[in-house]
Amino acid sequence: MEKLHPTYALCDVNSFYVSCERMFRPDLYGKPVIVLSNNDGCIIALSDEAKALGIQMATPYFEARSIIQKHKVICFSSNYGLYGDISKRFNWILEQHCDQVASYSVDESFMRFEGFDDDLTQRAQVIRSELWRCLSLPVCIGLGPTKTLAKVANHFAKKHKTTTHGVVDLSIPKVREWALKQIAVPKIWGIGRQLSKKLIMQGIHTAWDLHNADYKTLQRLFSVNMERTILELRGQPCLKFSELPAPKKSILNSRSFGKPLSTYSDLKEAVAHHTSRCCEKLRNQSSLASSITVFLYGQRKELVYYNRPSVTLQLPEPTDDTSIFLQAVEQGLKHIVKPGESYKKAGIMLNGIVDSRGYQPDIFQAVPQRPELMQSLDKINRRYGQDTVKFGSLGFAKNWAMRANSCSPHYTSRWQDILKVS
DNA sequence: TCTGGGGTCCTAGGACCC
DNA sequence: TCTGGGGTCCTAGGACCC
Repeated sequence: MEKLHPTYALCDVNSFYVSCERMFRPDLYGKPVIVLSNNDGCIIALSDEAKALGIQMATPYFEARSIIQKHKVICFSSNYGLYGDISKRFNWILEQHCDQVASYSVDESFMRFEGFDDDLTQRAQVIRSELWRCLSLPVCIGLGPTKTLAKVANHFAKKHKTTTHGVVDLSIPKVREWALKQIAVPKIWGIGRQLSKKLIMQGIHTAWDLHNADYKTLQRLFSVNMERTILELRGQPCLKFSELPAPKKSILNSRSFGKPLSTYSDLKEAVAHHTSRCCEKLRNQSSLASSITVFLYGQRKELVYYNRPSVTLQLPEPTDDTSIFLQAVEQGLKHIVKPGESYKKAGIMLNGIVDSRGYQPDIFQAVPQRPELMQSLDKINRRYGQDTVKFGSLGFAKNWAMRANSCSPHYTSRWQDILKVS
């Protein structure tokens, strides 16, 4: 195997949500801390101390409650506003150290080093210490000639944090072979549980086996994605690196309710809220949508079965006007709500998304659009906070609001929550 | 009793067209 | 009785990611 240039890096924040909470609460270092999902349902982030107690990722809160209480584990409801804000700052720092950054998720970003001839392992160490110094974020960095190999490298950097000092480079052939032999197929990026089962039936157990497999055969047996993964493991880049996030092709907003709901007015208020959020996202990316889906989740029956009614409404023309969608949603909801049924979750999805710039409306079908009104609405709400001005149908009862019993202050986005030093 | 939310891409199959 | 071949578009569903 030849030595390849480590063009890509994956930088991932350890226990991101917990690290964000600790940033403003240094007293939490060394203590077990967890962060819960929306509605305080599942555990979605754990500090090392919490992991050491045997608590596992994605466990429902109630299942871990006794161990949490026994060991005085500190719990937070999720504060996505805060995490999103820290995520931006994280990317700003990365941008200072490479030629391109592509944010992959809130807590991890790919970097590209085109034409960097210096020792990238050393550079990665500089990035780590700077993130710690400026944002007190602990990170691990994986380097490799492809994104998939950078992902594998990151996995090792995290697993052997102390011996690797949080940085692993898989462009070195011997290290690559050693690492790929230890990675079981389900751990490879893009290979989940279902595909793993089938690969194992083919006698492919490790990333090294997959690396050596015949990619044409596996392309036929699986899909082009499998072929790409194999080539990426061999050091041949097949995945795009894009700095600018592409506009979304579908926009979704949904929430479980804090308690089951059965009245039409409560459900209407909830879906109106989701509609409003979806339309904001739509206008934010300068798009129009031509169809909207309303869906509900009923109560679970007979352990597994969910009643999941939904309805999709086509508009005569794409729009980004919240009021047009609100009217459609109200019509649609009437068709799917059954009297006497109770529901635990509702959501809205927008589809048929097109770019609003350069869109030619149909002069015969024209839907009345009010771009100035929408622009003013967004401007006011961006400046003074979400829903400062809103449509009446969003209501005020908020019976659908989710549980969030232990949310931390909005340190970075609300004046009254700014940290005070006394 | 209590189990999140928001996306992407790919494929298969049906409808339809010439 | 005999019944082509190729293409496009749309949708549903599956698998994956964090």
